[in-house]
Amino acid sequence: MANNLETISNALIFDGLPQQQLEQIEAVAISENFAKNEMIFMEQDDGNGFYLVADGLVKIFKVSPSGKEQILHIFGPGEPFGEVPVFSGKRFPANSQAISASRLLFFPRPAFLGLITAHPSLALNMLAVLSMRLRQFTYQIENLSLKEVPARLAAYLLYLATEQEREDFVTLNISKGQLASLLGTIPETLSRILTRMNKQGLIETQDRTIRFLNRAGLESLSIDGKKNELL
Amino acid sequence: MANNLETISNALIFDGLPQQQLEQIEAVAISENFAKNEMIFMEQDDGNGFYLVADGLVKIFKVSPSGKEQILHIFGPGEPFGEVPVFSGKRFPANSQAISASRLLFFPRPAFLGLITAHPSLALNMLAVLSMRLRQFTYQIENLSLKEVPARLAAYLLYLATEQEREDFVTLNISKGQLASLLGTIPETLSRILTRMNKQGLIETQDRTIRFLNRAGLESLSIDGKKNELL
DNA sequence: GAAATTATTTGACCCGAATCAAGGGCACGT
DNA sequence: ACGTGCCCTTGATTCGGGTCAAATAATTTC
Repeated sequence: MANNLETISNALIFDGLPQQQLEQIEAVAISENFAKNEMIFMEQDDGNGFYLVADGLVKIFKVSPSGKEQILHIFGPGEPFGEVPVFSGKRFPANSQAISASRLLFFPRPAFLGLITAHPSLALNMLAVLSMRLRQFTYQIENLSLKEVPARLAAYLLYLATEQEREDFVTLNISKGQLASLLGTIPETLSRILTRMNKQGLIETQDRTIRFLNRAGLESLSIDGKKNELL
Repeated sequence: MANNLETISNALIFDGLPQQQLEQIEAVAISENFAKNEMIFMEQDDGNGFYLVADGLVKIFKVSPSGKEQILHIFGPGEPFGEVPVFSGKRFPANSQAISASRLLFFPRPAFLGLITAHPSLALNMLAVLSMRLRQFTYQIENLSLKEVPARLAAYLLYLATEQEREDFVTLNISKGQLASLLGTIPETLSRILTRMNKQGLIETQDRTIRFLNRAGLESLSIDGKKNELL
């Protein structure tokens, strides 16, 4: 568990800033602890600052009136979240909850706006963060609207492999139920599809470890939802 | 049709900047014309700058291998687009095409980055623009994942009414087919749902004008997809 | 203004995925 | 060790909405 200055120094959003600025940033950060399943903020709350994950895992999500959940992001150590209200002046557009016990650094809006005005490269870093997030949403919308669940799952597994720098297997860091919610489906459907992909010889599942038995097959599935070969 | 300086002055993204900066901005802007249906950029193109709509209408969209289209945004005069690659350093995550004959102002990346570094309030404006867009994507994902097509349509009509500052009717500025693509469905389905909503007494359609006959019904439909009353 | 596109509507049908309902496996607390 | 939950899986069924096909209406083009 890193201290605040280390956490800040390692975060991409503060990348490239001189030591002195990092210390100024640390000076305005407030450490907060959240228990597993504790809400961090709710949709429509006022956002008077943003967070940086120091330890743990948090999710950003929406819920339908009938109770179905759609996860928008899962953030781990080094990742900032909750910035939208800081710059848009509007309220939080989604909910946030700790998936595991977490420690967060909170940056109050006024102090952070001061830093950003004084340091152009901090503004550029923040612009880069928001741009990357827009990119990601673009892919998420594409997945939800243009791909079926098996294709979304395959794409996610391949993405995870890149993330984890592994060739032939990945380890989920969230439950299957949460994965279903991230993929825009429900646990029953995800379970069925995992079973089917096992039978098809695409993967081999063992708890949270998923081994790739046919990477090319996964890739073609993730792109055009091909359901040719086998079934 | 406004000249470049007027267009820039009226754009929200340059709001609050002093006259002198606006002129500096105008100096780097390049005017470009696009015919109806002409592509502006394609997914995976390098983005060496961003655009501001001077006149016309453009769409940002994704296409599936099977040809289904999902519109992410429709931008009109005064709205910037294509900024993501400028700050993320990655390629365009989606395609852009002129819906009608359009005139755009193009801002080359290096010149714009220079301006933004020199003028913190320009950076803050851009952060606000990207944040608003993230907010909007949040709603779009919610709609796609948690609402059915009728609820999405109702929500869109009510949004349009706000946009157009009207109480009881709206005028579509795009074709029904494009609207279907914006809502994440296909023309056949949209047509059927419009017919059904007419029969239910919710709306009255006449070409591109849609009159609200039961606003409360539309609101409840947009929120929880209620299909109680009538059918 | 007539032909040729392109947009919209309607019908019949099909399929992916959600819902409803159980059952099994594991972890955790007492 | 024994319950009590929670997570995951499996089966039966339903349903929203996409696909395919065709007719009609609205535009555009020469």
